[in-house]
Amino acid sequence: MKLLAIDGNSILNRAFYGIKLLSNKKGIFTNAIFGFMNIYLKNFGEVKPDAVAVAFDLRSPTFRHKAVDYYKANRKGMPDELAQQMPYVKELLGLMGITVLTCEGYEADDILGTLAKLCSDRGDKCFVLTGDRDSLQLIDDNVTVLLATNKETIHYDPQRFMDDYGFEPIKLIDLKALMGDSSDNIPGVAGVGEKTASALIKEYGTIENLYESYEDSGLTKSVKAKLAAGAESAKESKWLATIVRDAPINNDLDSYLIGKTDSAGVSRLLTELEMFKLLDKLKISASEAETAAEIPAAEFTPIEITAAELSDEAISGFNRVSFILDGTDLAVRSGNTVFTTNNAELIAAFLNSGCEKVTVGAKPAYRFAMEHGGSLNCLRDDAEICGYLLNTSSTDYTVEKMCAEYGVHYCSENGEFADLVSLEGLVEKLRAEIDREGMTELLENIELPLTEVLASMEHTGIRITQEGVREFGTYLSEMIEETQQMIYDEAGHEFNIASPKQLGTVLFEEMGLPAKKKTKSGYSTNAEVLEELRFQAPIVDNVLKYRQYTKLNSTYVVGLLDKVAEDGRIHTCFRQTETRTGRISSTEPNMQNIPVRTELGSQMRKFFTAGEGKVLVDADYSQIELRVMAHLCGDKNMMEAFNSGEDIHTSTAAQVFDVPSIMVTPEMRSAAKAVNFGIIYGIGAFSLSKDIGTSVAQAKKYIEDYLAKYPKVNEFMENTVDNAIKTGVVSTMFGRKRRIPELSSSNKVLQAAGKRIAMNTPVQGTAADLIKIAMINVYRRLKAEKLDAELILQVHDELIIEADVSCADKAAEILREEMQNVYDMRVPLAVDVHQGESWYEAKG
DNA sequence: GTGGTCACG
DNA sequence: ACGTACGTGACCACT
Repeated sequence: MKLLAIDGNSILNRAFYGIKLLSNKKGIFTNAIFGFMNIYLKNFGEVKPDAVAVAFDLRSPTFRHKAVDYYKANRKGMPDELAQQMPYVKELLGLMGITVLTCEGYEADDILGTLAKLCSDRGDKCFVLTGDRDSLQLIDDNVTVLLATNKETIHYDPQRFMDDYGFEPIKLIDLKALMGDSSDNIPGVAGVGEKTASALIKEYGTIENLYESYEDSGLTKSVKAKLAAGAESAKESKWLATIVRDAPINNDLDSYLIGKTDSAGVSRLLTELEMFKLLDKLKISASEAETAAEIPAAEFTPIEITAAELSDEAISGFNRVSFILDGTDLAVRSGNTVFTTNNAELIAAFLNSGCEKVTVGAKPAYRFAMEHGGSLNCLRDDAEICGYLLNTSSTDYTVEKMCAEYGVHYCSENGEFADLVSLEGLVEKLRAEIDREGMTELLENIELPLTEVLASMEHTGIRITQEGVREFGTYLSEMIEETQQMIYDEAGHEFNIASPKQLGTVLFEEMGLPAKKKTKSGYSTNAEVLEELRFQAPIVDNVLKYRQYTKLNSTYVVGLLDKVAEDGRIHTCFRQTETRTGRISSTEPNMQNIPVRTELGSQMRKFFTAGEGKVLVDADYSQIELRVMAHLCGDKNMMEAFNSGEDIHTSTAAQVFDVPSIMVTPEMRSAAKAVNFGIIYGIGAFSLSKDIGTSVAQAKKYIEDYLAKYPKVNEFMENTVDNAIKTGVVSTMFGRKRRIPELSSSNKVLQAAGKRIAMNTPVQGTAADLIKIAMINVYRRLKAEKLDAELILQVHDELIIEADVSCADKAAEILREEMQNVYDMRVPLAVDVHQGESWYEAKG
């Protein structure tokens, strides 16, 4: 038989430090569990063992409620976040029919040693999975060690060990006896390190042998002296380094054969941990948890569904239905009948009909309806949007996943209609949660109506003049060619400039420029670093130019041309359930990061144009986030600054530097501007100093002075953070919520990040709420007043309308009114509006 | 798939 | 001793 023996502590440690901290929505950390299972499954698949045993140190926490006590009472090395995860791993292994072993007075590797010996003695194969090189001493003809490193798992058999170390595995003990190991408190022989120790072992084999004959050998005096002085320590160390092989554990190997998996239990646990990928890997469906474990069989009656073809008569009989539109396939559930069709006209008729509708992910349905000249009417609910409001951090909002997450039965027994049949129950549950969280208005008045607006914007799209873009691309290609040649000349050879690795070698090794910063994988070559070096060598400037040209060419010229539709327009996808803060995002292509900050980049915007006889009307909020901050905290000075209509950064500078506004220099204004940004992001002196190029001390003073002048800002931040720490959640003015698990981390860096998130999200999120409301109102007014004008883009604080010239002024007026008056705030919301043939012009 | 870089608010 | 402002998405190199 084959036994897989695992050092649970060691693998869990590797997993924990190898994967960034993850947590479920209850704040339970899961990264180590996840990593452990991945390593386990991978090796299980390779070894295909008959039996598995996972050994833990006895002092690892076994029960969930003890995890915290364990951390407080015991060893310092293990962070709380890891200790908390131990019980889950043990529970999971148990449910999978795998033996978890501990032994009073013995450590995990002693248990492994014992298991290895049991196998070896019987002639059975043992695979020891660990991250700890000490266990390599266990290797023999029957025992292979699978050493998990950060990159890969190395299979160590006697041959491989010999190749790497140059002596037999068992002598690893002697090696450690000489060189010691500080992490295991093994002293070794003072002054003998890895090199000397290794050479001695290769020559003498064991320390016994060494101590018998070293005095007459050809070793140097100093080594002899060290060995003499460390003789006792060496013997003691050898004993310490030896892994026990006779721990009192169950020596019946058959008892470690893999048992039966409790699928329902595994499913329930992994669902609680929100580890759905793992669930997939284990080939257990998320629904098994509910059917088998939580819902008693008697209470659950399967829904018998009758299938039918959709027809006009059927549609006219509908009252309230749920539906799913998947591409051009529609399925509608009314009562216990599921109507299907892929007839476009019928689908359009259904979407247009007056019955109340519920779905998951309504935007494509709106798009479909609009493409057929109609609309989606009477949409009452969207499970995806509900799921997003309840947890903005989730990665996807599928019916199956949400059913598992919210404890709703997922009707997998209904086969291909499982999503549809489960939908109503799910929505009911999600609605109840949303109500409980006070987000009903946010859902009904903002998010649900917004979907139609976004669909319409996508549907209309924005015109792009392809000839212009191509011309620009030709120009860029020439510049790239030219710049590239200059770089090659300066470097003395050709290389891939786009490879940070190769570029780093050229700049910092071949050309000897001073490296400022390092990244995980080498030298940092980002713009900030290069900017500092640009006067030291002309190549640096050329690299910066090369980067600018290639970025523009590949992302914008090539990238955008690739996305032009047959109508000569770009139809981006606005994503409504993507960001943690409530903002919208844009993909394929991203229309929210079209260049504007540099002269060359902003040329791109000249190619986004209004159609024939039309103009673009662009309106953006000025400093909306600072204004939101002023409103939220109610600071008198800050409100006064906005109410006076003066430039806010100048006004801030005047306050902080305590001079009249007319005395504010451009430098002072720019420092004040940086502090204003910092305030919104959750200020830190270090980053501010970097941003404005002062000392950290000076930056700290700016912040202090700022907060002294705007005391309510300070108060608001403190209260927000305190509250967030207590509840684990922050909210926007309109009740949008974001959980912040980082706050319960014991890692200070993460905790600090959590605090900044807590300070920033209410501000960024409220600004997002406001512009969403404005979008809905603008959309409705354009419709109601029958203007030949459409909203086409949103860029966080900016809205763009394409309007017929005949009504452009009216559209501009609507934009201004609806944006300015979106909500009654304690400070005015200022809006800049411009018109132009292109986005470049309309931006003003 | 991940990390580095850079485009935007 | 370490890392260092909030929120995104796309492209490239490299594993």
